[in-house]
Amino acid sequence: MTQPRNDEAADGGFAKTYSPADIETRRYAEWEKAGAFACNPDASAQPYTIMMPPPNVTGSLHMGHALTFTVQDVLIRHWRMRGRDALWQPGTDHAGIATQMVVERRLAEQGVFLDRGGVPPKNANAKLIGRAQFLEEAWKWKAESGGTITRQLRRLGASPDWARERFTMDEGLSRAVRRVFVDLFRQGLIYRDKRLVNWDPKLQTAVSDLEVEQREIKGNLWHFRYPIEGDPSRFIVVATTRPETMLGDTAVAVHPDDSRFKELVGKRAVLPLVGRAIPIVADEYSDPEKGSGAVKITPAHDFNDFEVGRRHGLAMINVLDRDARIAGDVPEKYRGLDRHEARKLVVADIEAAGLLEKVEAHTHMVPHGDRSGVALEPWLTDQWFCDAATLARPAIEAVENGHTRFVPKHWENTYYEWMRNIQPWCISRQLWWGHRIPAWYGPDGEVFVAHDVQEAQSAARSKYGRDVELVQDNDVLDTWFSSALWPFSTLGWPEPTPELKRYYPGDVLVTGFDIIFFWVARMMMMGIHFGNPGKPLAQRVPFRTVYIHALVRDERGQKMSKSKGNIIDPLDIIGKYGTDALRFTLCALAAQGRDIKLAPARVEGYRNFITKLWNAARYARMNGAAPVADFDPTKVSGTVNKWLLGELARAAAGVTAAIEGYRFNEAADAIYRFVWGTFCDWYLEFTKPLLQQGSGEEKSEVRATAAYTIGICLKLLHPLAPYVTEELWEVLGYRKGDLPLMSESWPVLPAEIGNAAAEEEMNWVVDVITAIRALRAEMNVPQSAKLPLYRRDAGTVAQARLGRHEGLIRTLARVEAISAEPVGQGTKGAAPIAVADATLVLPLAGFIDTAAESKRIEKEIARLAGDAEKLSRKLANADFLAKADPEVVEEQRERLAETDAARQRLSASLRLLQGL
RNA sequence: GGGCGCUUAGCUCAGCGGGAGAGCACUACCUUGACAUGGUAGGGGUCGCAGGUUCAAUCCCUGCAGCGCCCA
Repeated sequence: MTQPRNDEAADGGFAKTYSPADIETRRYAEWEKAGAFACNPDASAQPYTIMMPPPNVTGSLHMGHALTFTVQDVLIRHWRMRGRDALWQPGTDHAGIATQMVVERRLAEQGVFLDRGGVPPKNANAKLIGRAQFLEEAWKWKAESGGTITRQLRRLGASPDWARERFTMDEGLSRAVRRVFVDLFRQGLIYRDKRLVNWDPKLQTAVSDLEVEQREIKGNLWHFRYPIEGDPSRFIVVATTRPETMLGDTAVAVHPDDSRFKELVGKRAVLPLVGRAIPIVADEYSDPEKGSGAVKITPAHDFNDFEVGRRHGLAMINVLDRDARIAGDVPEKYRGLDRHEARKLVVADIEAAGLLEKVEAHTHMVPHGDRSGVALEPWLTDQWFCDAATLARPAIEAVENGHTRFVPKHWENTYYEWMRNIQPWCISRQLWWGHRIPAWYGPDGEVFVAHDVQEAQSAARSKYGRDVELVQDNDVLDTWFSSALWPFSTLGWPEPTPELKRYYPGDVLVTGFDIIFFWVARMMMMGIHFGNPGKPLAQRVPFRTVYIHALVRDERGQKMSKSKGNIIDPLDIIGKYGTDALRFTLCALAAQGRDIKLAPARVEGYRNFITKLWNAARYARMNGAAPVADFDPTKVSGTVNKWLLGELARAAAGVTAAIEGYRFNEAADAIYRFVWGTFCDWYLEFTKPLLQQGSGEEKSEVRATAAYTIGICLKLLHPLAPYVTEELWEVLGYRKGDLPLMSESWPVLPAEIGNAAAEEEMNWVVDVITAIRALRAEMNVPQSAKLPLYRRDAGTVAQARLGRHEGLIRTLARVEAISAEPVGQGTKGAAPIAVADATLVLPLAGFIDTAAESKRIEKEIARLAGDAEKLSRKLANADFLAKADPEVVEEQRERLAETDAARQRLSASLRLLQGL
């Protein structure tokens, strides 16, 4: 299996730095070829399921994807290693609007346009095509370009079960869509209705409330005088931001308590330019503080006005067509003008008629289509609606009862808020790309909803008593309608497949808070209704946990966007620093409840960590560390080894608990600290003297311990940084047969590992070395100068420790020998260091500046005195002694004793130094 | 206007009822046989403000201020 690589013997077959580019493609291909990502429906293991929220088929990988898929991959790799039968279900959704836009644009470049009614193309040579031909083009595009995002997911190292990849318009998933539509229709939960919808005049379709973006627009507030019927000398002044819609006004509303208009209520106004008499009604919707206090009511073109119209039984006059041009029952001169031209003309005509009271500059929110970017029109059309409120009820209950829980928990509020105020869901779209609505109309307009045309025809036959020609509804369903079925449609529903039985409900859904409404809410509704009929609610929910992660922003906290030009492309980052560095960075920054501010410098920092690991492994191998098959970490005898293994066990437990709790930053932090801060900074340094001068047994125990530790670290780090760990796993000889690291089991360390005494001892050694180094640095002792180290009034514990670790203290602190302080000499120019149970003395005559050194010691004494005072005060407090935990009291006592002892030793040393 | 969150070192952020932490940046020294994508040491914080609870508050509670996001 091992392939020849750079074989400079001096560095053990390792390059000095890890080169991700060389390794990632090869490793990924190996995994995929080995079938390592596949779930195993026949296994006896407990399943672990993540339904990948399918990315948009037109999409390409952005930083948000990188985060969400990294998190999912960390979870799936972790639980796979924990022995669960892991299914990460991948796929893409057909993205109705986005795909239609992409394909339309491509066709338009060749002068081809869709024949969908509306404004004909200006280009005289334009070729018009119909639905069938368009769909052919769209599928062609999908075949060519629809795989971009899944290819990019592979670069990210994602390990979903690719063999089970699905697309929302696959035959099976389409069958599920038709089945759900028919069932809900028959249950009365889907119906056809004429209501106001958000109409996108550019895309020529209705869009959902969630696809509406409110943008602040600088406009005007026009004040128009509407004459009072029968008294042309009197006017009521209305203020509007949308003059052109006045052609469809059917009332003027004033607030019922507004005394200015009291006696006008019940009278009628004459609509200028049109001549229609419209009632003046009292309605609390009108805000006396805003504009003129009177507001024109256009029920067919405004959501609020629609409600007012409903309350007062007003007519709804539609004055716009599908292109947002003026149409219908309006004066001839305005007909056919687009809404912007119409606005200018209406204002001009009102002014000419002397009815323009005033114009004020006014900034307000205008709804725009998030895809098309144009202002949307509330427009009255026939659409299909889903009774979301009914479906939401059990979905709310499922979260209230804890069958599905949110992490972090506070997102439940957002979910409730949305679900409890949910509006009828407009599910029809006036597009060609998508699931065509399975409804057929008879000659009299009677609708037959059926799984297919044959079924519709047979229903029609029983109604009409003969065969009639049926016409299928032209609309398609909202993409989210099919995405909502993803947790079960991908498993073969409505067939009772073994997969459905085994993998539904899923364990966790991972997504960003911005799509709680899109994904979570809709999957919950549909999952509960269809996913596991007849079972208790706890088994009908599509997933048991919803993990909501942060948004990735730029380093200044701005949302990344093309227009701001602040996009950090994950593929660029991967190219520069490697996939592992990017993944590790995203995990390290993924603290719950906070957005991620990403800067390339952060990635660079964590790339350095990957390099550090690489070099530690390289060094270990150069020193003969190799995995020992029967190594028992509870049986080591060396104190350093005991200490290291104890720290390792702690790190392993930390990483495990962090991933279980979705605290990915803590997992990253725990492994980072251990590898760099403990293993590299201390253990590898501690053991250098042992490897050079130790006994054969000492050497082999160090080698075995190091190899064992690296092996555990590779496993712990694998979910976060899969490539470098997989590479090292094989190169260092951990691999058994053909089994890749990703298929290995998660490390569980024996409870007896490590040792409190070893820990205390090594921490003491660390203190000694650090103190000597600090003193040397402060006194500007050259690196090359080797000094003796004397012990003064050392207790037996300290003496024993110094004896055991003399070699490594000498190496790491650069001292040449450790001995008792010679009597009667060296007091002058000798710098004392207080550690537990001893004063150590560094003879710095020649380097030392007595005044400076006195100052240093005095400063240290003062610091200790401050600490001691605080502790004494606390311990003198009767309430503290009576009420605090006895362990806490004891701990404070010990600290005070240590502090006092150190202070006394330093004071004594200071007197010696000053020759007192 | 309603809701949620945030405010800790120059920056980005952990932490959390009992000794203020990390990474980056900064300063000084160091190419010592793993690693300069490195090592060693160092400077730097009234933990937003004001009250309260408590033996003890950066941490819990209340109010205020500022910032951000979502919804209207």
